[in-house]
Amino acid sequence: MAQEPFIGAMLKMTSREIEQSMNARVTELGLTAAQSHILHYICMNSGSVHQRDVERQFGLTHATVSGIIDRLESKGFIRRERDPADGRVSALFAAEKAREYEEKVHAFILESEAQLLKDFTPEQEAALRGALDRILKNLDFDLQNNCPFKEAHPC
Amino acid sequence: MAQEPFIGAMLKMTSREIEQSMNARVTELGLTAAQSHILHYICMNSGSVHQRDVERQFGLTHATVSGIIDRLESKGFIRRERDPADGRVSALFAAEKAREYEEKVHAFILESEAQLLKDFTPEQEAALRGALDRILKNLDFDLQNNCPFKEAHPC
DNA sequence: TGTTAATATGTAGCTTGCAACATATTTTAC
DNA sequence: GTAAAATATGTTGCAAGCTACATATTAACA
Repeated sequence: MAQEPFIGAMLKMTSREIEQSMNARVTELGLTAAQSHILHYICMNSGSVHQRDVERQFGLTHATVSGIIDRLESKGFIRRERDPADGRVSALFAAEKAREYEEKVHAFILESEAQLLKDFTPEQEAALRGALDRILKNLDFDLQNNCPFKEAHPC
Repeated sequence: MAQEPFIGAMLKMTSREIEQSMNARVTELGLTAAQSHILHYICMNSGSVHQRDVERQFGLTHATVSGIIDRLESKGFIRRERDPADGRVSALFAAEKAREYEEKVHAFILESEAQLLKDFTPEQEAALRGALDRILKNLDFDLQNNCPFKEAHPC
């Protein structure tokens, strides 16, 4: 019954397995994998980061980021603060609780990365990064080709 | 603000982009990416496939598969049929509608795979598959190490 | 200056995915 | 032959992700 899996399916399966193993680590902190990565990013840039930056860093839509930020805020890990100079944006700050947890969060992320790649040489890791970069570029290129305004401008 | 992304984050982002581009293709068929892949698998094995087989093929939990099968069934793409010889299982059948769509679904899947890998040599594709396999093995290995019964048996 | 476009964020409704519970059926073991 | 374990599936409630729509604010421009 098993069939040669497609690359798309393999990537998805691998991504989910990584997420699950990360979830198992950080659940003791009251966090999920996605929350941990975003919390770490906010800790590294506390006060000088907006939701839009999180969207760009992780390639997520603003709707998704909004939900995750909501949950991090309601659990007291971060807070939002409206910028008086630009009423559209809120700066994101790591709260005290986040600073307490940050060392563990960071350690879990590094531990997870090390586990995934434990038998990879630096060259093999670089090759994997390169392959993923190329796939992302291949998708963007064709998305541009599908742009409904492609006659007028290159998106 | 941009930082060197982790491999786990890159894999997740790539997987999501693939999903989105596939969704854009199959939405005209009234399907999602996940539904398309599972429907194709059922079409290839109509009548001789159970939900458990889908779980194994795609590495999904039974709860997830149950939901997707529900939606495929309610849209009339497939039907379930209880096995009189083993009351636990249902055989999955591709309905007429699925057979009509199968050619297009299959073409979209192949088109998506070709797009992702359009500038990959066969060796590079094989290297990527190998890297993903190794990551999956690395995760399983450590999951075994976390097995609560590891004293008694190797899971 | 005032209108339009761009930007940042919010919200609703959906699918996918999970863990944790459940039931029904079959297999194993004693 | 019955009790226990394994198996297949169902259900619930949640997080995360998306699209599509909405609002508020700032920037551009005529």
